[in-house]
Amino acid sequence: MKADTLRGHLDALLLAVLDGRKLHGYAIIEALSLRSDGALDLPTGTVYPALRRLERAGWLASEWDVVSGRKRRTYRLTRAGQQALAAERAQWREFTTVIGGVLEP
Amino acid sequence: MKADTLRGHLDALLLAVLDGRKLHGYAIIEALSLRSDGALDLPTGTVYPALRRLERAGWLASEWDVVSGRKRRTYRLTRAGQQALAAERAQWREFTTVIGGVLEP
DNA sequence: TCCTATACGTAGCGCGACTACATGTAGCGG
DNA sequence: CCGCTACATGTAGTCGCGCTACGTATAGGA
Repeated sequence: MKADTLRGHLDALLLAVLDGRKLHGYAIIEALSLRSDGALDLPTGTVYPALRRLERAGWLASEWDVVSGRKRRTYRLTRAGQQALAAERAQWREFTTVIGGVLEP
Repeated sequence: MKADTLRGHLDALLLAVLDGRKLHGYAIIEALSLRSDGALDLPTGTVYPALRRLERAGWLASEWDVVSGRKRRTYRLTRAGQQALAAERAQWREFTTVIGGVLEP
């Protein structure tokens, strides 16, 4: 997929993939690739800073855990994150309606 | 609508609104606003440079005409522009499928 | 006469995803 | 046991592009 089309929708993707489960950064990248049939292959330089940004915003919470000698920072949605996800989903629907309405009337 | 979500889709909008008709810049802005029920209100500083960029890319052609003392630069799709529009529409469908698939599985 | 709508355009900013790099462990094949 | 790959996290700097904020100018109505 063309780079940069994601712009403005990355937060929604990250929140959505964490809906109902806890995942660490690397697993988030894999989960997004899986859910999109390989269409989404986000670089770590995109995902990790975004996760920290979402945590600073209060939408995610993280904790360290160690699995077989490897440290992982596991993220989960906060309650505010749940609400943010709902808002992002609503905005996504509006966005597709508006643009789609122009592109294929 | 949140600013910047448009990023990467502006070209598609401009090509789509010129599909099958000739319009000048100001009319393009109005047409987009109309087709989106007012959701799209693009500033001239966004549209005019984009039109020139699309013309440089060979997707649009323009000519000056004067209507009641006002000069207008009227744009129309080139054949390459038609093909580009088809490609943009295909990419839009793929984009919505991918992101939508992640957001609401 | 002044204000609004029409009409085109440029300069510069800022945001956010990207590229490229840095660091380190676990496990496997040879 | 050595090197390679997968796993895992992170930072620094770049760059494209839509936006803000201007500047210019005419037509027409209040």
